[in-house]
Amino acid sequence: MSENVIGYMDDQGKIIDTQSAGENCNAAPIEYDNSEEALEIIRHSTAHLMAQAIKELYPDAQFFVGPVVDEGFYYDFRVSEKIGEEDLKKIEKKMKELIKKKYKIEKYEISKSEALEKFAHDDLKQAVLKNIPDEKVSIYRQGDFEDLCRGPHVPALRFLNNFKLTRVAGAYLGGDENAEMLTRIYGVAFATKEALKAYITMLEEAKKRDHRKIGTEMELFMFNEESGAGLPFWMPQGAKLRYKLEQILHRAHLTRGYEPVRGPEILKADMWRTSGHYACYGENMYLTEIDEQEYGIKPMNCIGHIQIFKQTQKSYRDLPLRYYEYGVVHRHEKSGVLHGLLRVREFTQDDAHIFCTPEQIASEVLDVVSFVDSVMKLFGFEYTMEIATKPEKAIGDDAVWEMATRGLKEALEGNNLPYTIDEGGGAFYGPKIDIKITDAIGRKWQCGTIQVDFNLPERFDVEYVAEDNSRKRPVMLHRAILGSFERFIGILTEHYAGEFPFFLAPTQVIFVPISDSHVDYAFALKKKLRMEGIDAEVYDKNDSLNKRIRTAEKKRVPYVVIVGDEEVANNTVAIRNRRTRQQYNLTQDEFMVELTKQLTEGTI
RNA sequence: GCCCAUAUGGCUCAGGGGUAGAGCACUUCCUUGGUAAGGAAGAGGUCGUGAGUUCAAGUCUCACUAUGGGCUCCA
Repeated sequence: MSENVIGYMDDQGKIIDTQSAGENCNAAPIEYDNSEEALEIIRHSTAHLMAQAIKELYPDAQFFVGPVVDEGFYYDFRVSEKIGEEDLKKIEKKMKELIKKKYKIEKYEISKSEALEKFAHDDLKQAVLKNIPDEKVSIYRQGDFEDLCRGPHVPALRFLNNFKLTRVAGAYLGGDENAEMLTRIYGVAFATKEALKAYITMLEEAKKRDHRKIGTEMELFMFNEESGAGLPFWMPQGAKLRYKLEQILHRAHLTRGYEPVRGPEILKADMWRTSGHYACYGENMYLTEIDEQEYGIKPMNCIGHIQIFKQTQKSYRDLPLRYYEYGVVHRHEKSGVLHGLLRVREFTQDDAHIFCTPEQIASEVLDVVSFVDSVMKLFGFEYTMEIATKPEKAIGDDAVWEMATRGLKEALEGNNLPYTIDEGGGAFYGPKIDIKITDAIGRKWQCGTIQVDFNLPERFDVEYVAEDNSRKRPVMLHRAILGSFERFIGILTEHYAGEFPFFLAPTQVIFVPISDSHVDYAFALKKKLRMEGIDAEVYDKNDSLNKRIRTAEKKRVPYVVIVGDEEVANNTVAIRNRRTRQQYNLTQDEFMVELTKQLTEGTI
């Protein structure tokens, strides 16, 4: 057996550790490196090493489970002492001490009943054992530390040199909200020091891109303790950015045959009773009383659109009818889930409801999917689609759910669009396709969504007149492309690290006049750009030229334009293009052409 | 909502039982400079809020609020 082999992979892709493999293993060896298989073994063993260290530092610790996850590993355990971020260093230090003892990691098997007896005084291990169907269970031992575990593990602690404990968290026992909360410590481990270092660098990069940090720096948005949690304020720079995004999307909706509408912010509670929101979503709604009548602030925009549809009699000739609204909604999210712009209590959805016949569902869904695709392409986002099926808390017949879910699957399959299934993840009124995009730190966020709804048309008795003059029930599709402006702008900010493309940038051009005599020229140019709908500023503060160029650059404005004697004399501009990091000179006319071209790049 | 942590001028942060510091930003003045920090002066905080301990509290304790990392839940 080679010194560097830490396990084997069998034909089925199952990892077998050296402890289980025996002397003459024919399976493919797994070398000690940063491959996916090797990291799985290394991380699992590092989790055990961490547990051993915790046990030495906190002798009363009891351990639950310590699996490998995408980003590393964690271990859940119970201790009487409080453990904070400060304590991670202490635990890391103890782990390193343990490595120096050169323990081998040994495995032995006992029967389940023996195990139940062995861990008789450990209710967490009893809980783990209860979930294991096998009659035999394995125990891994390193030094005097033993843990119930199915493996795989590295042969000895000497393979565990490059790790870092990243955070302490609380986690519910078994993921159950009503269960006890255990302490969880997350960590990462790699085969090489370089890989660990690269990972730490990546985390730091991600931190620099954090939209909350950039949002403060660029003065895009703010929160205010006195006003309440999860309620964002848009500062001028952020509002300009948001307005541009709204305009781009507004044009895109019009060209795709959507009609703008707008419903009220609060509606009588009876409306929400009819819709089912009161029963199914009530705990997330803000309710209020006006003139002894109960009202609910809207958490969704569907009801308003339905009322507008019903206002006039509709014909089959009107379908599909697509209503869209930048709908402001309020949802009482739990305080602990709020997160910058990505999870707030008031947000604006780019919401639309398409009223159509069942036969039109497939083509409408496809239209939306293609709309989504062009928006994602505009910003260069990777995304995945997921079909979410009937949840526990739901309204409507199973047969109807079945039909709607099949409709979504057929629309995607018929066009070879890949998707995954989220079992039980649907809205209470219908199944949906969720569009998830990946942010700079690799987190996935649900943004766009397409939902089929047979229930609300029924509940609100929505009808149209069919060809044969009979009354028929339309289907409703709920859909959003961005999801919400708040979340999408948060993700965009991290995606671009604040260096928004020209057509979105809050300030697009900043003029830096070299001295007082060039200020008029700069203001004349600014006015010219403003006439073309371009946000331009003049930076004529009493600071040195270098200082002003530096400050302008740091504002992440796409074009910093210097104007001095030469430019005034020749009607030119000296450009610093922050996106391409180039410097060049253009005539005013050439400059206008370049800017106009960049503006139109935001058309979809 | 739950677990842990944090909360000092606009921003980033230092201080740590005896009545607040730095850098940037801001204001005024000098400087009018050709591509990432010219110089000088000045204003601004009672240390998230409320209780408690103490002769004395940003500094210790508790509660609340907000924020951060997770869990559970979601656009």
